[in-house]
Amino acid sequence: MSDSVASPAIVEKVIAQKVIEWHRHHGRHDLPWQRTPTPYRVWVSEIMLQQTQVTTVIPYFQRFMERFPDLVTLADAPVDDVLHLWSGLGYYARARNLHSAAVVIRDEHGGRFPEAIDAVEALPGIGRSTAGAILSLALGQSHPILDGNVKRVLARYHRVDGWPGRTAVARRLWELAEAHLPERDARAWTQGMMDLGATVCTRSRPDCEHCPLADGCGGHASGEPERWPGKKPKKARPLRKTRMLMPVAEGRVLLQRRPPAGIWGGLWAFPEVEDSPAAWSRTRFGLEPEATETWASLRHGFSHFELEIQPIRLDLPSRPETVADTNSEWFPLDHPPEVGLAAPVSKLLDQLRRRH
DNA sequence: AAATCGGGGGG
DNA sequence: CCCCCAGATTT
Repeated sequence: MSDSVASPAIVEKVIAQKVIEWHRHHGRHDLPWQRTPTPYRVWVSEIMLQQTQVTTVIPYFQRFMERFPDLVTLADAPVDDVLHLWSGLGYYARARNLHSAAVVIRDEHGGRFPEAIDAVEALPGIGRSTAGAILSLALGQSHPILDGNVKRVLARYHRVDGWPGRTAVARRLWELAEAHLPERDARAWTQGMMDLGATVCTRSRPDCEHCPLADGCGGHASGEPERWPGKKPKKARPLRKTRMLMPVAEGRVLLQRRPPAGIWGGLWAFPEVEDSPAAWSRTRFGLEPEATETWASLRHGFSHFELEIQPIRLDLPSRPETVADTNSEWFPLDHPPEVGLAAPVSKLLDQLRRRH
């Protein structure tokens, strides 16, 4: 953070003027929701645009408007119809919120989209930024917005350090969004900032040569505009530990099919055990193990956690019947079984084969 | 494979 | 306050 919000208002106005002027010449003006920008149409487009880019949204938006031309039609429709037209867009909770907000507007606002920012923000699925976008784009009211594009422009221009997901950083960006907000031309300002972030001040390789704000932009001056906004700190993944038993008998190894959902769903893996290998063997087979051998542990990374696997080889004197358990099977050790195997399981099978 | 997007919900 | 999530696209 190098600038101060307290800089003279006149400076902020200059920036707004530049963006508004840029928007006249380089912004988008003919998107379907821009031609008749009612609050209802702008609302639907904004929700769709939160998750999908413009070219994909257009056909969805048009089908949506044909089926639900106005707010009350949407409110009266079964939510399943709404979800049907949403299918392919993902984030179905947003479609549900859209529908339930339409019901609220029908029942509590007489079917007219509310025009007070507080009332708009109170609707399900609409937060401060979306409320500001709807009222400025549809009605020309001056409200700040702070979507991903605007965050990027402001964070770079003012070199606002830190990840915008942090409350303090978001608060600072909102302050800046308020400070830059012009009293007039709210539509051009809002649309211009979004377009600037989407087409010029892009996440990677921003086109500063064609940016109306390059002069005065702290990020551009630094030569490394991509340093802002700060990235989400990637949290160290928690370490989970498990013990895998590798039961071996008569040249075969026992694998179990994992449940269909969850980690390694439907793949084959070694049994994971809590109690001692010998106790497991006695409970499961009524057999005393011939030998157990604890191997060096190995790690496997998942998106949400890291798994430390403690492999334990368990030799049995003979191969027990695996009665009434179609989810476990003794596979010959001399070649890899032709079933889906979790990566660390294949690795362990290779080692087992080599050391057999 | 990882980062991203705005709002909602829970700790 | 912070963390996590939904899901598909982009890098």
